Amino acid sequence: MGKCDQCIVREFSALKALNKEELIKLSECKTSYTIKKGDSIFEEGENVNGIYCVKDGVCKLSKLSANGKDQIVKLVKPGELLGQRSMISEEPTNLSATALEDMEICFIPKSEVLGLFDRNNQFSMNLMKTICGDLKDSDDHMVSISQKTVKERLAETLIYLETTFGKNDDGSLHIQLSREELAGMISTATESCIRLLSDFKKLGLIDLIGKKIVLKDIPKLKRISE
Amino acid sequence: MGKCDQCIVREFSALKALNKEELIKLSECKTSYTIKKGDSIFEEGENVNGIYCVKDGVCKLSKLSANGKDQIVKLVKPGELLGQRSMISEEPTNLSATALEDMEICFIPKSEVLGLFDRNNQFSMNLMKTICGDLKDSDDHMVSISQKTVKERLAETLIYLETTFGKNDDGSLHIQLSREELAGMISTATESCIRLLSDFKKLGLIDLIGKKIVLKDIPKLKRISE
DNA sequence: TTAAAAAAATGATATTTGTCATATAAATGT
DNA sequence: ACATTTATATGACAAATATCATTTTTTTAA
Repeated sequence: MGKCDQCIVREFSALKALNKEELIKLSECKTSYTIKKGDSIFEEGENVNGIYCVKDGVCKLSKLSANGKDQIVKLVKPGELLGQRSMISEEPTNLSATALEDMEICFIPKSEVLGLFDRNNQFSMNLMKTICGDLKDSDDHMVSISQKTVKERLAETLIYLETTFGKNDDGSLHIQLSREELAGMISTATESCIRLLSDFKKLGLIDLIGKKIVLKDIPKLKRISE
Repeated sequence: MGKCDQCIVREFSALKALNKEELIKLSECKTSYTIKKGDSIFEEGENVNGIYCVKDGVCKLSKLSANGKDQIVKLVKPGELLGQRSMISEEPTNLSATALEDMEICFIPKSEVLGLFDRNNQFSMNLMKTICGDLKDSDDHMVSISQKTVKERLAETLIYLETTFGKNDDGSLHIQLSREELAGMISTATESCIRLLSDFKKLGLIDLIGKKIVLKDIPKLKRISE
């Protein structure tokens, strides 16, 4: 069992406010999990009785709509927390969390988190700031969906993916999303997404190597995204 | 200057956790404002150095897009707080707040709110829950925009407006929104919104009396909204 | 009260995006 | 290595929605 005080990703989340003593206590009550690519961490409607800390790997937060489409609301990367919203609201989650890569995550039970709330104001404040950041992102995303065209959103999202998750040695986006998932991120039909990727390729903005995507002309993509 | 311990709407917000002593202190540092219909409380990009408590009247939180359309993200009613997101993040707001009716609001400076955070855990927890609720709403709204048709969203929004803000003696929606604002809520063009309202009228689902809207067949509207 | 301005309504049309069908390519399991 | 399944790609077309022009109604202010 890993020790929390030696975990580097801790520094990137609200948990950075914890002192040595709190970290030792945390190590004792947390549970570590390995999640395989494609596996679910929690599903829409479940109760989340604690928060997950992502140590390695990326997952998607998504919501299935009536017509069977999976809308991706957010991607969560190492250092970020998962499930705070539902835990704090004491409501079932409105979102499902699914691993996009093999992951290592730790689960911190609710009682421990609430204890930290009481005793460590900096931790509460950090967590509140994170949630406020999520709220801002969500509102901004909403406006982007309503006001931008699919083409603009695709360009925007491609840049976001490269900026946030980096690229492989061959220059392709490091994060592996199927066309369907990419479509779910930009809120469009899979075919529309594929078609626009083909258009971007014809325009020399990107390259498509198998299912990999290479951004070739970021300035132009930026201009398209507005 | 009104006294906070006698203010009823307090009970509907995170402020319900405050004790008598804290309320007296709050009365001393808060500022009350009267805002006329159409006036702005704060604008996108401004720094909000405290939170506003809405005592009377409704306002919209909206974001102006590049093409000049005003996307309404949320309506805020008496008892709700305003500006927490920006104050906590210590970032300029991403949204503008504009009165839809004459309003009475109180401003509580940041220093006071932060003090309460330190000393009153129940208050922090309440506020955190509110923000988590906003985040859930925002995510749900996002999925609704991506997955539902304009017609479905219009039906949904009309029901929301009647449920949340009630109706006048003549049965019309109490909240006064221009067609443009209603379009901004459901993320569509003003003309599309007007056209669908006409369709709904022809189908006997609603009545249009001047610019007033009367819901006539809520079950059918609900079915349309899915 | 009336002219001017703003908002609502409607028609005609263009654009965007989605759907369905089908082809091709890639991944998977035996 | 091969057949089977799954993902990606593309064409043809349909549906949803936006845009622009114009008319009607309502509001505002001189």
